[in-house]
Amino acid sequence: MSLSQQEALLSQKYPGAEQPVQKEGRVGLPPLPNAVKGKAAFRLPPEPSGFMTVGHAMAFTINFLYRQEYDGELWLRFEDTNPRKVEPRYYESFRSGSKWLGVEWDHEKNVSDDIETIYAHGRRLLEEGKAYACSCDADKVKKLRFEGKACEHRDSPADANLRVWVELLAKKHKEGDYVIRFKGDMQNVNYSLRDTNIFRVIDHPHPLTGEKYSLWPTYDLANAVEDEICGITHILRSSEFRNELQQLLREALGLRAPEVIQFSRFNFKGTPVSKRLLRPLVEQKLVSGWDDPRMPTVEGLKRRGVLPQAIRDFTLQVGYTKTEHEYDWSILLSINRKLLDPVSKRLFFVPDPVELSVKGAPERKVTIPYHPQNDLGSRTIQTAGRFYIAGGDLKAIKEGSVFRLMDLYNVKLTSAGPTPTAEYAGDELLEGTRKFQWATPARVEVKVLAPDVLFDEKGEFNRDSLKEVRGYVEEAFTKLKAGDIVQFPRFGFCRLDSPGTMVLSA
RNA sequence: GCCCCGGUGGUGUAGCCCGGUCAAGCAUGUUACCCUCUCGAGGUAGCGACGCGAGUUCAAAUCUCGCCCGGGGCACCA
Repeated sequence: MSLSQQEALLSQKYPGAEQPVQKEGRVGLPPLPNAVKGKAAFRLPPEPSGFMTVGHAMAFTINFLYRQEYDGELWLRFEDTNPRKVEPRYYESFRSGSKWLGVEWDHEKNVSDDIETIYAHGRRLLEEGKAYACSCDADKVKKLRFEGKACEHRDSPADANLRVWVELLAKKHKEGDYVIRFKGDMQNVNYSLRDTNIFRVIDHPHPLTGEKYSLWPTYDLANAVEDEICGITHILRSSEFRNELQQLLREALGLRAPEVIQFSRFNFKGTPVSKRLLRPLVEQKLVSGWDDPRMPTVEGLKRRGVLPQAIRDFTLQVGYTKTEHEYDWSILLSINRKLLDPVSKRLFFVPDPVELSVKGAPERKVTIPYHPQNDLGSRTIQTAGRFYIAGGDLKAIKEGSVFRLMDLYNVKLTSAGPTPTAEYAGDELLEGTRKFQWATPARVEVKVLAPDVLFDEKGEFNRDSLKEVRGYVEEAFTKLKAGDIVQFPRFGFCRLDSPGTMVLSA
C-alpha cells in the first residue's frame, strides 16, 4: 500500500486522525508510582562519614522536590551504624548543606538512636529461627559462601543463639568472635543472600552513643527497620544500593515494602565525587581542603559562587536516569550565570594592569550605575590623568587608534611603549570603538582564583586546576562583604572569598 | 567469574511501557548575525545523535533475538 493510499484509508476509517497533536515533552520530574498526595514519605539517608557533595545535594533535591509535589514528609536520617567511620563534623555538614540548598526536612534522626528497636527485631529473627549466631572467622564464611555450603552454626537451636545474643549485648565477646547471620539461601546466585551478616561487634566508641553499644546492625537490616519506623513510602536513591536482601528482611519481619526508584550516581566530568579519589588530594595538600572551590563538596561549590537555586534548577533540568552520565560543569554554570546576571553589581577589574597616563584628561567625577538595566545603586569615581588598563587590552590597540574608557570618555593611544600614554579624545560614544574597563590610582589590589577540573582526561591531577590572576579593582570593591558575588565585566562573575581574594565562578 | 542495569548530537536529557504525529524536541556547547558603553544577559539563524546486526511489521529510536560497549553489585561498608 502506498503512503497516499494509507492516508486515504486512515482518514476514511478514523476521521481527524490525520491531524495529530504535537506531544509535549515532560517537564520536571516524572510522577511517582503509587504516590498519594498527602500520604507520601521520603528520606535523606546520608552516612556521616564525609562531607556533603553535589551528588548528595542532587539526590536530596530530588527527594525534596517530590516531598513538595506530593505534600509529603521528609526525613533526614543519619545512617551511622559504623562507629569507626562516623564523625560529628559530618553530621553537621549535611545539616548546614541542606539548609543552604533550601532542602527542608520535617524530621531528623540518627539510626543510632534506634539501636534498641533494631535489637528487638534482631532478637525476633533469632527466636523464630530466621537468624543465627555464627563464630566462623571471616575467611571461612567467605569460603563457604562461595561454595554455597552452610556452616555448622546454621542449625543451632534458638535458645543457644539467644544465649550468645545476650552475651553479645553484655559485651562478653570481642570483635570478630561472633556475628549474627540472617538465614537466606546458601545456593542463591546472589552471594549477598547467602546468609548475610546483620549484626557484628565493633569495638570502637560512637560519636553519639559513646561506649553504650558495641553490637551494631549492618546497613540492610537497619534500613529495613528504619524505613518502617519512619513510614517511608518512596525510596529514591542511587543504584549502588541493592534491594533484594532488604526485601527478604522485610518479609521475614513483616514490614511494609516501600517503592524503590534507583538512579545512576551523579558524576561530574573531571571532578569525581568519590571520597577515595578526593581524600588523597586533601591529604597531599593538592587542594586547600574539602571546601576548596575546585571540590565537588557543597562547601566548595558555595565558595565557587554557585547558588543553591542553580543546583536546584540544574537537578530539575537533568532529572535522574539509570544511564551512566558525566555532567559537564557548563550546564550548571550557565544556569548559575543567568541567576547571577540580574542581581550582580558590575565592578571594573583590570587584570595584569598597566599604567596609562592621559594627556589633557579632564578631571571628572563620574557616577556609574552598578548594573546596566537594574537599579542596584551606583558608585562615584573621581578621575584625573592616571589610569590603569589591562595589559591584554593594551596589546590589542595600535598606536594612534582610539578606544573608550568604559562609561567615561574616549582616549587616543599616543604611545604604546613600556610607559604607555594617551590623550583625551572626546566624550561622544563612537560606534565601533573598543571599550575597556579601567581603574584609577585609588584602586584596590585583588587576586582572582579560577577553578578548573581536578583531573585531566588521563585521570591525573590537573596541576593547572587553580589559576591565579592578579589585578586592580576600583575602589568600590572595599564595600563588598565576604560572600558577595559581583561581575567583573569582560571577565566573569566572582565571589569575594576572603579579603583581597575573589573566586571566579564562571 | 557470577548476577543485575543501561547505551539518543561534544555534554545532559525528552521520546521507548501504548510502533506511524520523530527526515527526532529541549538545554548546554559551538558558528554567524542582532541588541547592549561587558567577551555577561537577551534575540535570530545554522551545526550536531537513535551502539552494531538480524527479525517482526505496510511502518521500528520505540517490539524480539544476537553481538558489542559501559556502569553497578557479589563486605563482619553504607
